[in-house]
Amino acid sequence: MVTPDDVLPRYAELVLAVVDLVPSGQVLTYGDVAELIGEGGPRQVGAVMSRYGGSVAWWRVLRADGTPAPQVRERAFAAYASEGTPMRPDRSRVDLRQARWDGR
DNA sequence: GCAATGACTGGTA
DNA sequence: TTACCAGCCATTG
Repeated sequence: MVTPDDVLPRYAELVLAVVDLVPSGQVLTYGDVAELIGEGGPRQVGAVMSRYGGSVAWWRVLRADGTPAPQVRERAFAAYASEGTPMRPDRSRVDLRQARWDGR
């Protein structure tokens, strides 16, 4: 019998499920995702996004300071522009006070 | 089973 | 403001 764990680690399933719920134009920090799941931490979420993020809206998950991972910065900003994600005045990072998803 | 790894975070300087 | 640091914990080798 093949369980999901044979293709996706248990924690990865939880992370992807949460990211899939984030609305367009809104975002969550790695720490927020971990908190909604109720286990693990920011680094675990980041590890999952690195390996399996390709199948979800990875750009809606960013660091606590409102900047995306350097590795995908360009593509992330392109996505924010097209989704109309609230940015800070200098437009160098997302305005978490407005764009942060409250989970509802 | 143990040690290393990492798309992170909050505190301190 | 930027820079560095210890803590964090599932996954991987």
